[in-house]
Amino acid sequence: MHRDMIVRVTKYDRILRKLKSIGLERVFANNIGDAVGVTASVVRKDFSLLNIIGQKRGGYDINKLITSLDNILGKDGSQKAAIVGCGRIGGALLRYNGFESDGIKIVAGFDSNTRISENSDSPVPIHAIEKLEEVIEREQIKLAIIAVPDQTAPDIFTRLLNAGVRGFLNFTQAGLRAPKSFKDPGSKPGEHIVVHNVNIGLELEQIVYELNMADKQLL
Amino acid sequence: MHRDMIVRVTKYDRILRKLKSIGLERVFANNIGDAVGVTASVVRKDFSLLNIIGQKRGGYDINKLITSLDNILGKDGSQKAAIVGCGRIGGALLRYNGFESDGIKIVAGFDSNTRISENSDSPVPIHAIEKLEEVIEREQIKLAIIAVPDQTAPDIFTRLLNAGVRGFLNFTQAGLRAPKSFKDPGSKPGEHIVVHNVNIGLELEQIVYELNMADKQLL
DNA sequence: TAGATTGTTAATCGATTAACAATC
DNA sequence: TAGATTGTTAATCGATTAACAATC
Repeated sequence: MHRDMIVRVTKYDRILRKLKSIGLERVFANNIGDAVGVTASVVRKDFSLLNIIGQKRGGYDINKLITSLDNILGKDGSQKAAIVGCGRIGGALLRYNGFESDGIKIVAGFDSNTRISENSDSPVPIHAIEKLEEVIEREQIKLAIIAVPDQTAPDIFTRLLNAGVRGFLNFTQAGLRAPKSFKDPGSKPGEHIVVHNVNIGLELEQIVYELNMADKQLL
Repeated sequence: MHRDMIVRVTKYDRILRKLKSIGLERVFANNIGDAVGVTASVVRKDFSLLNIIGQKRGGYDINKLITSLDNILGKDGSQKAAIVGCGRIGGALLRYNGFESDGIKIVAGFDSNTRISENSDSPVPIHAIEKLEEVIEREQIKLAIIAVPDQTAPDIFTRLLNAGVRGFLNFTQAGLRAPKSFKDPGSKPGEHIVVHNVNIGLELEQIVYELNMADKQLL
């Protein structure tokens, strides 16, 4: 399954839950496509590839569909995550409670500033950065949000990898590239590393450029 | 020029500035490709399409290259931006001063909570939400970051559009779709709307699913 | 000159779209 | 039955890659 398809399937899943909450019991490929911003062809093609079958005239049973998609994505229970760097951005995410509904539970924060780690109104414990490995290993955390200063990001990335973290959401400008094949004592063969980057400055720049291109009629 | 290409060109531009700051004077297609994560073929193809020429053996003059790319992207001076919703995320972005180097200047915040708008340590004024149109129009702001609660996002989006904003960075879960052809009294034909979405919950979910797929050897 | 790198072309690859037979 | 929607195939489109002549 290609990465783009995972993105789409995740969106299908989210949309279907919303439609269900509104009361729909069955949906058509066109409904899903409209809501996600793709054509009905893409939806049917994806489902075909995933061996999901509907009814030739009645569309798809929304409950069965959600179950199938959850199953395909491997959605089960909730994933523990840590936030490293609890400054402005990290701190904001730490206090945001909307991830639970996405199956993500923030269980720990880390910060090198004792003023932040010792004295705070945080809903989850913020540990000193020295405790990184200890807590990550004890809690078996596989997912981390990196919101430290750019210069320290590569070091934190390596430490997290060595402690067993496998998925990263990187808010720094540092280019953290997933090593092609990461080897450590505890890693099974085939275990992969996934890094997603959120670069707000880059997004803003791109919006400006896209508008510039549009004005020049070049887009 | 396709959207993917704008993304790459923006990255080339950023990387080249970094390489220049290190002291490089000329770069090869391979250098740029490595830094951005694409092949040298893609870099040369892009440059070819953009009519950027190098020296057959000496690579590209880094200064000329940056000038050309800036020119193509329409980079000039700095763009004014507003942040609507100055809660945790919006407030964090308002106080982040790293956008200036990307050519983005946050000049105004808006919040419906008077405790936030009236009494704050913000480096830029935070206006009451009622002042939205007035300030946006007076300051001629074309770029906005939306960080309000999900339910109010569609209304804010429409108000911003009507006030003349053309580029949006949306942090809410609301699906703000750019109207195919937006018409208002002041809009010239061909004027486009650009919306980028930052959905942190979706990113985290996707990281988990990509890891699940990798474990199943399906990715 | 020999070696290195560009600029461009053609080949490959994969994703999207369109169309329609199957069928409820 | 007539109408609607799926599931799948083949056609189209565009992006990436590979290769190599041009040339500094």
